[in-house]
Amino acid sequence: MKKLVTLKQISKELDISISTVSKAIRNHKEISLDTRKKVQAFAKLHNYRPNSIAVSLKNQRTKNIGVIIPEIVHHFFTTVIEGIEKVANSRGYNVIVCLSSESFEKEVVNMQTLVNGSIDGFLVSLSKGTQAKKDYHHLNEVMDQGMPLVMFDRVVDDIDCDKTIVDDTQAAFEAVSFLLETGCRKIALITTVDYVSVGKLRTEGYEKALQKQGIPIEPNLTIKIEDIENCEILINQLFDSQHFDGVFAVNEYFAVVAMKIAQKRGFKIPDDISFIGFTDGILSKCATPSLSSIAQHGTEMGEISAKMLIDRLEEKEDEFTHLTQIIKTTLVERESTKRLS
Amino acid sequence: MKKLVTLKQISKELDISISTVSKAIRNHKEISLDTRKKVQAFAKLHNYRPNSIAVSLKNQRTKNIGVIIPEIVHHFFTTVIEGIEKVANSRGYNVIVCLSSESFEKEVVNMQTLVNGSIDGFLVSLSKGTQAKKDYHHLNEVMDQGMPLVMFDRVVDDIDCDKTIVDDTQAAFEAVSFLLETGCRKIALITTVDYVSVGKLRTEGYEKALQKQGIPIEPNLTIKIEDIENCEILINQLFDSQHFDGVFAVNEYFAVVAMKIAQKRGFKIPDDISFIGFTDGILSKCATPSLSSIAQHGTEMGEISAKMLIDRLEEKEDEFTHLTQIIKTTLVERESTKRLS
DNA sequence: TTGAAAGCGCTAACAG
DNA sequence: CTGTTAGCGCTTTCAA
Repeated sequence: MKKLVTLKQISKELDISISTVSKAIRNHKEISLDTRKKVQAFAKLHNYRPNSIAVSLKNQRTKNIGVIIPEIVHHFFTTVIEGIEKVANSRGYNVIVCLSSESFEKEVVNMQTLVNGSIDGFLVSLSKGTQAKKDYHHLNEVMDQGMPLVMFDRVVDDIDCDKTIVDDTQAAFEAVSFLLETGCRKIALITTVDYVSVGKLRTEGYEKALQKQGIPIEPNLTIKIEDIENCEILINQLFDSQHFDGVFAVNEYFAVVAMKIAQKRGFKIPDDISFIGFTDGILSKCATPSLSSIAQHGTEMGEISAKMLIDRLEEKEDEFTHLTQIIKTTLVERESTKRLS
Repeated sequence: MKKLVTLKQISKELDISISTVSKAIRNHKEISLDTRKKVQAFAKLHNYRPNSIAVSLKNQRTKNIGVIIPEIVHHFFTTVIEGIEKVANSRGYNVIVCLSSESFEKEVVNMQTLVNGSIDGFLVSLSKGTQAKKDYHHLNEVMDQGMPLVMFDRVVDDIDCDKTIVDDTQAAFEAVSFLLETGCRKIALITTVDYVSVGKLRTEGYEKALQKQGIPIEPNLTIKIEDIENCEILINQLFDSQHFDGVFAVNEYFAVVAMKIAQKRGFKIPDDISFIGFTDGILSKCATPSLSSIAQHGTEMGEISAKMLIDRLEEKEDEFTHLTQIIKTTLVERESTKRLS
């Protein structure tokens, strides 16, 4: 068990001053080629690596970025992380992931423990708790301290920072319009409670699409789900009380659950009822029938968010203007919808 | 934009020595109650938080743990991370996640960049690349430096460290035995290439179960998949060339893909063919028919792994004995298998 | 009860 | 070309 070697030890061993060693290792040209060679050889032999904590303290930057997400067991967030990791690593940053578990309190605690020097900047997607409470003081504090913050997906207008989002309203509009084009006339909406930003926006898109075609919005065709656990119950109630020939759901899970219920009740998909979900993940591909779905391109969202953050950290961005990047969505057609003739 | 306040600033502001401030803030009883109150009030007012980098450098411990996983877009690994996060956070640790993307090189680089002071210990699950190469020098180096290492799920015998695994062989044995009990006689196996440790172990369990019932092992009933991308092709070939009444797959994705293909070919599940998968995730629940599956309890694996690591970091564990914790699996029966009468 | 000083490992300005 | 020194923010002797 040989502990990591330090500059001090090398310096003593070779009887060269510590600062000369430091420079020699980094191949500073003001050090003679002789000593450089000697020091580098010794360093390599003993497998010297600069202690990153010391470097962080010295440089006042850690090369770590903090990511706060509501849940990790969501395929969408997973793909976002994948994208973040990819660009962060390629630019020499590590990723510290914290889960808020949809709780306001956990989100605050997580951010507070990271803000004290552990990271150089934040990437955050708000918890439901925070969105319900509308309390953003923790975000403001972080910004006040001059720490860059990029919000993604679940963002909020009240905070002035860089953001990466999908045009949820537009995407929902297109999905519902597609259902209408394929002949659906009564389209049910399975969404979340209103305080979840993306749920609300997608609901708006749904309504716009209907309005555009002059189809009245029937409140009874909409269900707003709070807890994922009891979504089956609510969806069953919807089937009990209403008739419809199309379903638009704000995530793939709701859509797939609804499809299973529909099939159990003897409906043919897509002949009797068509389905479109949001978040194109494995579930959409593997469902039977496979689910037409709006791809949010999470990986891309992660990549862009990380790039925005790191650019700002490295001051490649103007200090005061904040951008909002909008990721294009794609409607992926599969078996759960009729084909446009 | 007010930067974080430091001890030095407080000390200057209050005209008290820096060390007194430090002690006062931590409520050291050797400081008079008066100054303690005063300092603490000032600290709270200015929202003082000790700089964690400085503390890390001083204490030679970071309260960070590094997690290296092959992929994050796998439901199983996601649940493991969830478990790790849960216990890490509750014990005051942050989690730094790195993805090896199944590549040996990335795994090595990731570990090297974290080992230099960023973290106190490692939690790793090997990449396919590493398992194929059988090169574990990076793991040994970490151990040599005295940095605790816990391996989970994809482990290897050659490294002497704490481990958390599932009894893959036994679990596969039970799954296949179950298929046999429900009347299957020709059971196909969809597995990975042999160098993936868990794939190999599950294959062994499959063979044992057949042997126990005196059923000959037919090599043609087994397919070993390397790239997930072309699994459909291989599975289709299997259906083309063989007849069977049961399928055991080493993950839920293979199982679900196989079910879809079977249904397309007109087979009834489970009447004509029964299916069991490994890794009980959303896919198993949402498939049509829902898939009987072996639950690996990833969250629990994450929790236990993190606990082992942190216990060792905090020296609650004997220095030299290494444990291997085995997580019990559960066979979750769903619609893809016949019921035992 | 308070404070000065050393030191964690490193970098960089400045002197020699 | 090399070395001395100071300092990043904090804790911890040890001395006053």
